[in-house]
Amino acid sequence: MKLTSKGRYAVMALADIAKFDAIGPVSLRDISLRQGISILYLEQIFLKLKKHNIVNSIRGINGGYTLIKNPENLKLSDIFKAVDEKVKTVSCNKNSKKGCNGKSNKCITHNLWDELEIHINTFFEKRSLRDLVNNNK
Amino acid sequence: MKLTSKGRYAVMALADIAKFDAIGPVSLRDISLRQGISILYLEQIFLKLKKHNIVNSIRGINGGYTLIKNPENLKLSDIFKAVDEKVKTVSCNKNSKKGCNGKSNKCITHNLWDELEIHINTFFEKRSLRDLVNNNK
DNA sequence: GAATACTTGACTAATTTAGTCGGGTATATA
DNA sequence: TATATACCCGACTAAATTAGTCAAGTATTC
Repeated sequence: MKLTSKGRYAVMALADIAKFDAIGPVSLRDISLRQGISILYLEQIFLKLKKHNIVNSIRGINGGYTLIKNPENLKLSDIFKAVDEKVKTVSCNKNSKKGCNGKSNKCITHNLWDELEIHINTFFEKRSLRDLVNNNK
Repeated sequence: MKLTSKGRYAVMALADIAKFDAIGPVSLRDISLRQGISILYLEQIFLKLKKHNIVNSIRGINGGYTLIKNPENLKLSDIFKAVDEKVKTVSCNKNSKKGCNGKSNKCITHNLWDELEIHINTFFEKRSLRDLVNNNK
């Protein structure tokens, strides 16, 4: 079981913005320098964050990104959802005849994975970006 | 984030044994047939389960595997541990100068990942193999 | 002694992930 | 209005991981 860095980076970058956006939009260049994340990779991540209405972008010379919600209303689960970070319940194949097909012939672990997924989601839903930033001050 | 099938297979196979070992040791061949898992892959998994004292093996013509503990004392966390299924807190590199080095310069997500790991482990520690088998009867 | 079933390490193919590249477009400011 | 900055976007690549196979055993029972 593994957590990908895409989700981690997204959280780090947004926390960075939360810290510094009093002055104005925060550029990926700055985030990259402060957090040590490749700027090209950040671009990819922010594309998704923008599509999911987590950040606004401002183009041009003093441009950058700003948070749409304020940090206490931004749940970590929203962030992970935006960058496709999710628990995969792995290969309960709908068309297979033996093993679990996700319907009547439920494999014994099927419910377990479902429960775990809920368990983890709850964890991230209880935490906002503000919680994170505060914890690390 | 992803759960591998190795862990899932291990749980399925052990649950299968729990169901059928009243008669005697359960062979991988039988598990393979009932659960639809490749027998060669099962061999790999059971090597690890044996090394971690979760199953006993009996060779020869009526051989197979038996559980060492009874199902109510076998925690799912033990099973996952045995087959190397674990939450990875990803790349907080001890020697990197920028970003998180796991020591003083903790990245903002570091604690979060630690907490999540504990959260998930707790989930699996609260569940025994018996719980699983019962739920699906 | 033959069949069955566990033992073990090495190998391979497929998938996923992390990260890069190239070529854009928009905008502020000098 | 030129230009530098910074966002936009799709395609690509390399590395790592995972799922699963192969080959060549050894032990045990009937």
